[in-house]
Amino acid sequence: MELKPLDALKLWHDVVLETVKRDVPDLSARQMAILLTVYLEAPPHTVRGLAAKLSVSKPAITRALDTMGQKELLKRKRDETDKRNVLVQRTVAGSVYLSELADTIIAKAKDRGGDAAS
Amino acid sequence: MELKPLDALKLWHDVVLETVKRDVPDLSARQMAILLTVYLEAPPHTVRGLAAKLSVSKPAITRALDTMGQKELLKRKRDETDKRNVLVQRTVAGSVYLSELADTIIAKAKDRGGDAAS
DNA sequence: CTAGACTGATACGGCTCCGAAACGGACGGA
DNA sequence: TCCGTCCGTTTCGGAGCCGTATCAGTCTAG
Repeated sequence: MELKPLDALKLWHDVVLETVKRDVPDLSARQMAILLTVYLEAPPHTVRGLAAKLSVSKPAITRALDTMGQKELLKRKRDETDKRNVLVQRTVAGSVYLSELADTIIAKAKDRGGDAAS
Repeated sequence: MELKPLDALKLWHDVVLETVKRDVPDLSARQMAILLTVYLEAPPHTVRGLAAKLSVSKPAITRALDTMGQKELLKRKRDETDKRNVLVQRTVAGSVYLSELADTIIAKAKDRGGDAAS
């Protein structure tokens, strides 16, 4: 995947601008990082594990799960083998959300590839 | 520029995770959008123009300029031909910041291009 | 010169998120 | 069984950002 600095920034610019304008997402960078990690990396995902991976405190993860849980982008599930753990799991809404994000990225990347008409 | 949905999300994941972990940036999505717009689009950039482009209120832009001005990522300059306007201009620190961001994106994209493990 | 339009900046009240510390429940060795 | 350890959650006080409404400075037509 070839990518020059200017193209990389333009791509980032287009996608960020799109998400800011739509205002729909409401997701902070941390929340986005959590969502992407849960959907792209291999389970299981625990609060402690996510906190370590993102280098943030545990309460930050708990609160993010609360927020994103309300939006049904993720869901919690008790680990039955060790009831101290909480496993973070995927949802349909979360898949849809990320699918749309992927579409946006691809669309902007395609513009980039053809010609950079601002 | 070819890009499949999973690759797009993995790239996004890698870069977002990197910026969250470094914790250095402190830039919200809006601030990032402003920074990228100023550096990638043709001047002049005014508060009002940026507010319209991002679909946010003027005070939001003013505050973002305060914050990013302290970090010297951007600077303000009075428009001498019309002293009501404030022109947003680039700085060395801002160029460095975005240059590093571009490097991160490119590096992650290169990993992606080779082989998507997991 | 003056009244109105226009600029960016500020005051205000509200909302979200933050990390450290304390908490209750669950595990596991002694 | 009992106690130390680990887990996720909650509490607490604080910091950052938000939009509406308002402000002070600048321009411009009459």
